[in-house]
Amino acid sequence: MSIPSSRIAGEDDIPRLVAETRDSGSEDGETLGALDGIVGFHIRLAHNSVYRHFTETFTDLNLTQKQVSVLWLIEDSHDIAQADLGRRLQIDRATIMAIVNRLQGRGFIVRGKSPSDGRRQKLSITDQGAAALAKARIAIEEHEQWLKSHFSSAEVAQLIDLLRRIHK
Amino acid sequence: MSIPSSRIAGEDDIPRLVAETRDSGSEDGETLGALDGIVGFHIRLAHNSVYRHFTETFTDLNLTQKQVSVLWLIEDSHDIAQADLGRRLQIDRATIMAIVNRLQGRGFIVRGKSPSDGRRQKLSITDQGAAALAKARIAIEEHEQWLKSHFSSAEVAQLIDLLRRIHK
DNA sequence: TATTGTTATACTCTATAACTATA
DNA sequence: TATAGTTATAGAGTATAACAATA
Repeated sequence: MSIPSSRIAGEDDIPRLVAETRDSGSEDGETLGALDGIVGFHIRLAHNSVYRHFTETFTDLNLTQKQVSVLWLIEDSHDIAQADLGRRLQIDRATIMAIVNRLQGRGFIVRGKSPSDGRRQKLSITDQGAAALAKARIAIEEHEQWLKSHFSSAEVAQLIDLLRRIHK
Repeated sequence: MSIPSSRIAGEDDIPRLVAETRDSGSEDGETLGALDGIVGFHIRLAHNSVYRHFTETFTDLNLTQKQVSVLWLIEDSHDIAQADLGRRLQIDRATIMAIVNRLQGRGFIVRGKSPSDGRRQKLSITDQGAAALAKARIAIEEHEQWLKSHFSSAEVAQLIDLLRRIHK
């Protein structure tokens, strides 16, 4: 049920991919051609890099980006319902269900009936979940530091502004 | 083996998610709190929006982002090997294998032995694959149009520049 | 009728590990 | 030793469809 830590982020894999793109003397000219002008392509590559670095950073904690986001939001706004999580994080109901199930299975959150609306369930974080989130926030800080190291603070602000226009 | 078109991109799902974030009168304040300041969070959300729009646009073609990228690169540089694809697109060897298998299974590409290096395989696109790619390019154009509609042309250039720094 | 949670199902992507063949 | 391709395995995310309970 939990994520085996041995399967995540082999340290030799990512460096290898990057290094060989640079200095391997093979017949690979590393050209991307017209693909290089596609915005969506760069978003996908950037997301992929961030995903990999995140996974490396979170090897010990065994938490994914989504799981941390969900945990984070549940702590921030107690008794939030699954449907609310889905809307804020733009995740499908069934997907949220799977994520919440995993977090509940690890004892990080608990479900409870909402007294006012029988359909809804109030989600709340456990002590164990809060402890995991506290560690996660530290790891996120480190991860963000790496991410922001590519930019000036003005550029960080602008990048967020540009990205927000896409998903807002 | 092929992708059932009925399972991709229900037209009512994405609009619902977006619409309800805006005007639903529920107790959901749609606040993201401190999460809103995390760069990685915005990259994930933006990527997700792009992914969904791409999937909608490509419902009929039944091609994913990765599959189009691979097809594109194979046509651009004939006889490219799987390992080269992986390096340029920053995709794991095993993952490339799966993608190439799917494309081959649909008759879009063929594998051939490299005469100079017995380990490598030269991948080439078939007529059927070229036809699919031609349609895909048109769909990509439409998709990019949507994506770029959020920005001025100067902003598009800057966004690409910023993203490239992350994945380069 | 609409919303919420739920389960079943299925597919893509990602990655690890181990193997074979070739260089 | 290193690289390329391959297979097996496994888990996360994504989404559709259908259902029950509630509003």
